[in-house]
Amino acid sequence: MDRRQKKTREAIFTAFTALLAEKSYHQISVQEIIDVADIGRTTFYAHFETKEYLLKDLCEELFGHIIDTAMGLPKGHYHCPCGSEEDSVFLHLLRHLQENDRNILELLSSENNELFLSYFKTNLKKLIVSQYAEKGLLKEQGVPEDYLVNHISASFVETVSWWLSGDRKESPEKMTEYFLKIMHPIIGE
Amino acid sequence: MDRRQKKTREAIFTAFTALLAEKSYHQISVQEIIDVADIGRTTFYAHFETKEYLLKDLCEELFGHIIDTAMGLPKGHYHCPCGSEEDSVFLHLLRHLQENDRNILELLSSENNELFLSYFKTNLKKLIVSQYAEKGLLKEQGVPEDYLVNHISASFVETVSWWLSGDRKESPEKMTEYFLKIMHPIIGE
DNA sequence: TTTGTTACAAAACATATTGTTCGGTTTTAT
DNA sequence: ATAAAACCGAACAATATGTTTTGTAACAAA
Repeated sequence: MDRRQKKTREAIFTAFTALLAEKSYHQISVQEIIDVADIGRTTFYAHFETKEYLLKDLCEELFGHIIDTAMGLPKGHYHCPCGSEEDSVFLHLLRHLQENDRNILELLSSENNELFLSYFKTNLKKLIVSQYAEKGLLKEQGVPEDYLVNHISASFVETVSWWLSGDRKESPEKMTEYFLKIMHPIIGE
Repeated sequence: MDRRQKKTREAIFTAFTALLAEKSYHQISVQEIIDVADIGRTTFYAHFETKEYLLKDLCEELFGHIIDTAMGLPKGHYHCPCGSEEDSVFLHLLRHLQENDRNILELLSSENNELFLSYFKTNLKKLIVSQYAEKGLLKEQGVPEDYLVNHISASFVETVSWWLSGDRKESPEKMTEYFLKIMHPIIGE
């Protein structure tokens, strides 16, 4: 791809992320993004149809990356979702989040968190399906499987949200313990 | 209160609700609300500072009413959150929702559901605190109490959301059964 | 029924944002 | 070197917001 395109796209993402860290999504105008990114108006619209598409692309990049990483973990991490904290995919996710690539934590705790958390949840579902549902671990629990997938994903997202709203005072290990506790006996043995 | 005020306020609420049923919150302009409600521009702004305050007021009316009703249930309904479905406050909530006062179900399943579900959750937390936390039922489970309150509220809201997205094929009784099952052993002995 | 108050209507207003268009320049790849 | 591309900047119409002004109608209380 053209070097210029990459640079421009990156500049827009960076500007957008910076703005999101300080104000709500709906308070950000395209003009502001343009100003911060220091690009021409025409250029912005050449890259993104609207502000919403920009958000969508950003979220896909952010959460897609995190989930994909988790999907490709070494066997030990996901073949045995047995409740032991060290091997849990969830612990891995929390640690990955804590590294805070591209200020993802700032976004998740900003005013806009609902927006990002919902993207997070969407991507997380895929992971849950591949790690649990497709292995038949969610069958015969007396409730529909997709209801469970939704429940697990939503609960983990809520856990992350709770963690962030308390300024991450707890360690990822502690949070994993909490999460596995409330998920028991759905997940684990 | 002045008859005119009440009528105008009602007209705005009705127009807003109707618009919300067919398009996303952010796609609705103040002008549209004004047109549908058939009132003057000045009048709208005399009643609501912005479109967001209108949303807030509407949600408080809707969910405040539902939660308040549940809080004031006869003793049997909340003194024994023991897992039996018939007496569960959750069953009551689902039944109340099903009555669909003021098209609340349309709102909760519309494109904007996230918006409304988050208001729902906020109000629901109060109920959970009064029915469970304040009775010491959430202590000594090995996780922080407010984490549990959040978890229960969020899970119920997700349950409602799942129920609605599947066009309410299941009965409120069935949904209560599902919910209590995934909440076990947190709620119920 | 009169009177003072309050709510409403209509139109105009400044301001801001959006998404597009047009001419012209720089960068890139071949 | 050259053609294609990505870029810039300025201007544009269209739309939305929230305010102001001037006047009318409905109200509640005496």
